[in-house]
Amino acid sequence: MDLTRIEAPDFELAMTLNSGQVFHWEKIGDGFYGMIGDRAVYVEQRGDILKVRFGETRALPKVVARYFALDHPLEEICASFPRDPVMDAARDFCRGLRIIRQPQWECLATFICSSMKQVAHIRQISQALRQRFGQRKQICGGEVFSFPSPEALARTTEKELRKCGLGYRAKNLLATAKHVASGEADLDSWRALSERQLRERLCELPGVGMKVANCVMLFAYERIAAFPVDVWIERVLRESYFVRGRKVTSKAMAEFVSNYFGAHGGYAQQYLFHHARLTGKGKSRGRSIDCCHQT
DNA sequence: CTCCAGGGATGAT
DNA sequence: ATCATCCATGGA
Repeated sequence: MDLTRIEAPDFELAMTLNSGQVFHWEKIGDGFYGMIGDRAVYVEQRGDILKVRFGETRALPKVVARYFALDHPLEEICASFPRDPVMDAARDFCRGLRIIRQPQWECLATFICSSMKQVAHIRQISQALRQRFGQRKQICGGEVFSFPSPEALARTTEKELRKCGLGYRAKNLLATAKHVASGEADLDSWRALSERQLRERLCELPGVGMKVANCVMLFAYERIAAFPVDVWIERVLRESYFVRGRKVTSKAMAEFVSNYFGAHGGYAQQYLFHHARLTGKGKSRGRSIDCCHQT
């Protein structure tokens, strides 16, 4: 095949695609099949080189490099993480993991579906939504489906959405799709908002609370200070950064992480999340770091 | 079989 | 302002 070569130093494709930020890339043979926006893509990694193809045409290196955030100064970002045993281990484990620049609606809709779901099941829901309501495209002998537009989902019913395994999340996804499709919620214009304003707007949408809002900010709005706290991260924080057995309010946790992990906290969070999920089930018995206010 | 998952909305303190 | 409870579903 005629694949476009793209320089991608300090990047791990497989780890990035399997770290729970995107849920639609499928590994077949040497590479991954998926979509970047509405473009069908095949991508494989050979050392520091990505080999890419877009549908039946050559890949646009600029689009690929932007999606995978190859311009992020990963060295600097990792160097800005706090030094402690848990963060050091995560930093070492996740070398080359980057925060992808996702399309806003795709990211928002997917994370509305993510509540109380394992990563494997979110992948299944994403795939079901794409197959049922998206557009089918060919790529390198395989087929992939685009993520359905807000309009496409706004046209359906809660009953139809439930067929994708959404359960009680169907109502929220449908309601938010309608808000976005009507233009009442203008996701693109929200780029200009401050971090606080953006979080407020997102949390007004049905099915979006603090955690999902922070995920969307981090993965779709380049707000790399945003620090989503899910069950895995909460476990890591409780077991390694707070006094064990002491009750910790979500407010105290939010205050701690914004002070301790700093301007690139979202990256630190993603490294901690991926490391915890793939290694210890977050149940490491290491000593607590106790570097926070222990109120 | 049971347990639990990248939580959010709601109503009671 | 915090807290408990319920919400569907399927992988492990």
